[in-house]
Amino acid sequence: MEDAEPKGPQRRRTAGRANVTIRDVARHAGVSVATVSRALRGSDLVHPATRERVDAAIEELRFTPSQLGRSLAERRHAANGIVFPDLSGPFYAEVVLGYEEVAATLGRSVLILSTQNRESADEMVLDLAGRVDGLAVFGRTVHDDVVAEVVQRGVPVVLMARTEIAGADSVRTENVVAAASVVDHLLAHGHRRMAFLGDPVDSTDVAERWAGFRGALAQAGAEVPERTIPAGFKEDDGARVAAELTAGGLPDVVVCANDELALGLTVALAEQGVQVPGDVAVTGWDDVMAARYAGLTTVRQPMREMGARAARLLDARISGDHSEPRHDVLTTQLVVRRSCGPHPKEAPR
Amino acid sequence: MEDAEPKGPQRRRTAGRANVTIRDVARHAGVSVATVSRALRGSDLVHPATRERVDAAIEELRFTPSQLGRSLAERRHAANGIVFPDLSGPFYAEVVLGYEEVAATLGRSVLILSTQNRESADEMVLDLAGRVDGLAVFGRTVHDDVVAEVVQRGVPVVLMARTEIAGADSVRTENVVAAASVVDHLLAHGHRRMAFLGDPVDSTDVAERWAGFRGALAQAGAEVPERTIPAGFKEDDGARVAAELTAGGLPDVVVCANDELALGLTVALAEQGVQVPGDVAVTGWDDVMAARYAGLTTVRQPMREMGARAARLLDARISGDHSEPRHDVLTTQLVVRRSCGPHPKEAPR
DNA sequence: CGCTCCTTTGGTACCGGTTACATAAACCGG
DNA sequence: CCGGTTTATGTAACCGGTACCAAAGGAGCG
Repeated sequence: MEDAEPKGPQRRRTAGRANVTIRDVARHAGVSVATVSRALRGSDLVHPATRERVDAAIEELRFTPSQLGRSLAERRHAANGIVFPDLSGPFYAEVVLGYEEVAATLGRSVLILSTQNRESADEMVLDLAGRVDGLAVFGRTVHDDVVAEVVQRGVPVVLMARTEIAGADSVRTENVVAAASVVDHLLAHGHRRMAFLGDPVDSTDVAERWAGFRGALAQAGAEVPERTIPAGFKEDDGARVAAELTAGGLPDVVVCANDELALGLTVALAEQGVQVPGDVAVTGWDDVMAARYAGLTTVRQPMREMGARAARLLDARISGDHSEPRHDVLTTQLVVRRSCGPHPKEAPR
Repeated sequence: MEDAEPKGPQRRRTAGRANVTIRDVARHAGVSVATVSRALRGSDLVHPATRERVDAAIEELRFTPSQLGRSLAERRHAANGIVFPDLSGPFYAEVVLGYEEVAATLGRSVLILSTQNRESADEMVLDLAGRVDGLAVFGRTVHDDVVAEVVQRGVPVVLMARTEIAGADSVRTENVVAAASVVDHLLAHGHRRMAFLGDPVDSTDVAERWAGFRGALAQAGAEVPERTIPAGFKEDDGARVAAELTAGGLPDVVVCANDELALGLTVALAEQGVQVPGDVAVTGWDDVMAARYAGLTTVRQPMREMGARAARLLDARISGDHSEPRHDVLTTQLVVRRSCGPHPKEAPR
């Protein structure tokens, strides 16, 4: 009832349309803010008749509760973050999608951060960590100490495709066995001299693929290359090494760290008159959409599932699960297409 | 100084590690919260010596300001949202990336929401609107009245690839002229009987492409199909109509509403022994990565730029720009590859 | 030496919700 | 008709910052 002209300091501000708050609703409905709040949250401690009055007031004033006020009071953001290098490849998009899907189901919004080698990535991740209840971090985005700092602040973290860090869950896909199965398949084709394209230093995944690659070759008694052909993850990176490859004498196969590399390489080779798989076989990794159309032999990873798994792990932590960190490993699958050569059955060894 | 034991109700809460607040820092540094706040925000009204003490306290207590408290006081989220149907195609991923890139540069986080025909999409969008300072909404995600509601609440909205709504900016790509240029190119190939694959009801973009398609055919005096062959936007949708097409007598060309449709169709046709472009030509739209490897003639859209543009428009509105809504149209570009047949020069008309 | 003016700092009322605790009203068996 | 519950509501203290206003201390000046 009291319309006591508020006389405190700090009145207007954004001059814009006044926001209707829970107190306005309370006044309008002739009840206290506590009752409005209870009605809002569906507490059963509100008399039906009162609830009706409150609902009417809410309707009439077109009131929408402020997420900020609510979050501050509840001390939770109801939001998760995810950090990835970029979204230009199809790879991360799938992971993000799986993550978003599960997070949304659990009632959490998703904040994304693409680091795309911004120099300020570290600070941006720390900032993001302050806006969420949990954070998923992809490999090769930020330094370990940044992740450690986030963990230290008490924000649950799940790592994806990245070496483990104390106190954080992780989700990875299997690489060593998969790489070995690629090599075995290529050996069955009769291929012997194999090169590996990619930089193991850049990523845990690549390092493991490289290790599996070497291991399988060694086990088969085949020639094991000393080192990889260094390259990034983009089509351009693949194209760039084509000349070097042809000049240095072609191997039988080039096993690439991902599909984009493989595809870029294949096109660049073709421009130099080198045919795939005729003159050299090529394999990729990820099984992106373009790989299907380019007939690229590759390894399929359950990317969507990886994102979904990460979201669920985070949810558990946020909900108070204090058990030992989990480290999930998802299985991968060899996908044979024509880029590794005609099928052994059809071609004499 | 006064350590007055706080005796109010409501003490502990999440029992977890206590959060250090600005008041702790103030006490520790022997100054007031106002001074700490000023030091935090880099105000020049703080004596260097004082600032040093404050910084030391912050360091010592490992204090991190709460984004929530700050946002509530500043009445801004420092975050933008973006709503899209899904992220599985390469299309939206690019747009989101462009959006995120600009938003991050402007100091805003990005909240994503993928509606993927969830029945609760409307509420989710309204919820999202309460967590951001501005919202970008893609076509075919939520109903017009939901968007209107968001606008009405005072949250700036920019629409992407969607018909205009009062009070909201929009960014689209050019469709009519581009569709006409596709048709003209196909006519130059000697193709006459053309079909259009896609559902104009689903999307403004498709409707415009269909209109441009018909217009160009009519203008050339060629046969204008009565209706489109309805289809969604996925490879499956394209594959599904292959049988129907071959059964009904093949046209010279199938112009598809997007690349995924075109690619799915092409593969399904091949399985039925129908060759592209030998037996029928096919064109797509978007120029996704796979289109390059499949040799698909298509229309390239500046997807990244669309996202970036949307982020900038929003920033202007959030910063208080109250001018008339803007409606940007980005130009597109025909990309000719082999799926529309041998080049006219090489093939007699 | 007294008096402005300027630089720093402190006190405190917000931002918009939630909820512990107190209180009042309604219900109940004896 | 009364003490004891149970149910419904109000009061006010938080959540963790920001910024307005006032005031204290120093410098500069006549």
